[in-house]
Amino acid sequence: MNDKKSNDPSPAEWRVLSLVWEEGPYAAREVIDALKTQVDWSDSTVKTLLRRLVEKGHLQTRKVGNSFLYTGAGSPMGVLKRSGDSLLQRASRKTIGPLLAHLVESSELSQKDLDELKAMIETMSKEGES
Amino acid sequence: MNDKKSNDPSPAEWRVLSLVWEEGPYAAREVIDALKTQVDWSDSTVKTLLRRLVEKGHLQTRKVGNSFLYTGAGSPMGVLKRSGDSLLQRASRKTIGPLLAHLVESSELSQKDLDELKAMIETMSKEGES
DNA sequence: CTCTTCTGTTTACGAATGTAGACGAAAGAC
DNA sequence: GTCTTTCGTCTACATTCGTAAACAGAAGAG
Repeated sequence: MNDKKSNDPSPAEWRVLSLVWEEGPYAAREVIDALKTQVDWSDSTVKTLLRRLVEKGHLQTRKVGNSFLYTGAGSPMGVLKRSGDSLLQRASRKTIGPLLAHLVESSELSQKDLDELKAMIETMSKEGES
Repeated sequence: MNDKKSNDPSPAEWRVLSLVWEEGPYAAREVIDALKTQVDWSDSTVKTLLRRLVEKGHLQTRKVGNSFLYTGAGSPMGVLKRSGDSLLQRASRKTIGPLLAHLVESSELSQKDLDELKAMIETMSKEGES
C-alpha cells in the first residue's frame, strides 16, 4: 500500500524541508537553531513543522539516543517538479514564454547549467522542424 | 493609498482566474459553465471563488444589467512572476538547473519563445565571462 | 539521588481554503 | 400582474496552515 497521497509541503514547511535536504541529517535542535538566523519562529513552531513533514512523508526519522535525526525522504526533484508543473499550468500560451525567460534570468544559473540549458533548447528547436 | 496587500490566489482560485484572463470578460454564469467542463464544482463554489478573487484584487467587476462582468485586474505577469520566484526560492544551487531544464522541456514553448530564450542565455553567458 | 534541561507529544486557536446550501431581490415568461 | 428562473450575498463547516504554549518523560549536572 503505497502512501501516494502526495501532500505537498506548505510554504512554511518548505523552509524546514530545504534546510534538511541541503544540510543533511539534522536533529530537531539543529534545525531550530539554523532557522533562528533566518526567521523568528519559536521552537515549538519548528517542531510542529518537522512533525507535519514527517506525516506528509517528506522527512524520515532515525532514533539516535533520546532524539531523532531528520533526513529527507524521497528526492527533492520530485517535489520540485510537481511545484514547477503546477506553476506552468497557471501560465497561458501567451505568458509562458516570458515567464520562463523571467525564471531563467533571475535564477543565477551556473555557466554549466546555462550551457546545458542552451544545448537542450537547440535540440528542441531541431526536433520542432518539420 | 495603493492596496498592495498582494494576496496571491489559491490553487482553486487560479483556475477561475486564468480562465477569465484568457477568455476575457465573462459573466459569472459563463465562468461557471466554462468550468463545468473541467471540474466538478457547484455554482456556489465558483461564485465564492469569484468573490474572493475580487476581494484580493485580481478581478474587477463592471455592472451590466442585473449581473456583473468579471475582468482581470492588473497584469497576469505580475502574479505569475511572484509564483515563479517563490518556486525558485525552494530550489537549491544544485537543483535549480535541472528544475529549469524540466520546466523548459515540459512547457511546449513556441519556436519564437525558444529562440528568444536561447538568445537570452547566450547574452547571459557572455556577461558572465570575466 | 535530586534538580535542571532537553526532547518529543499533545492541545490550541485564529486565518485561509475548498466546497456549498439558503435566501432575498431582480428579471423574464406568459 | 403572478410564477419561475437567475443573480449576487450571506452563512456554514470541515480541513489545512501558521504559530505556539503546556506537559510528561528522559538525560545530564553535581
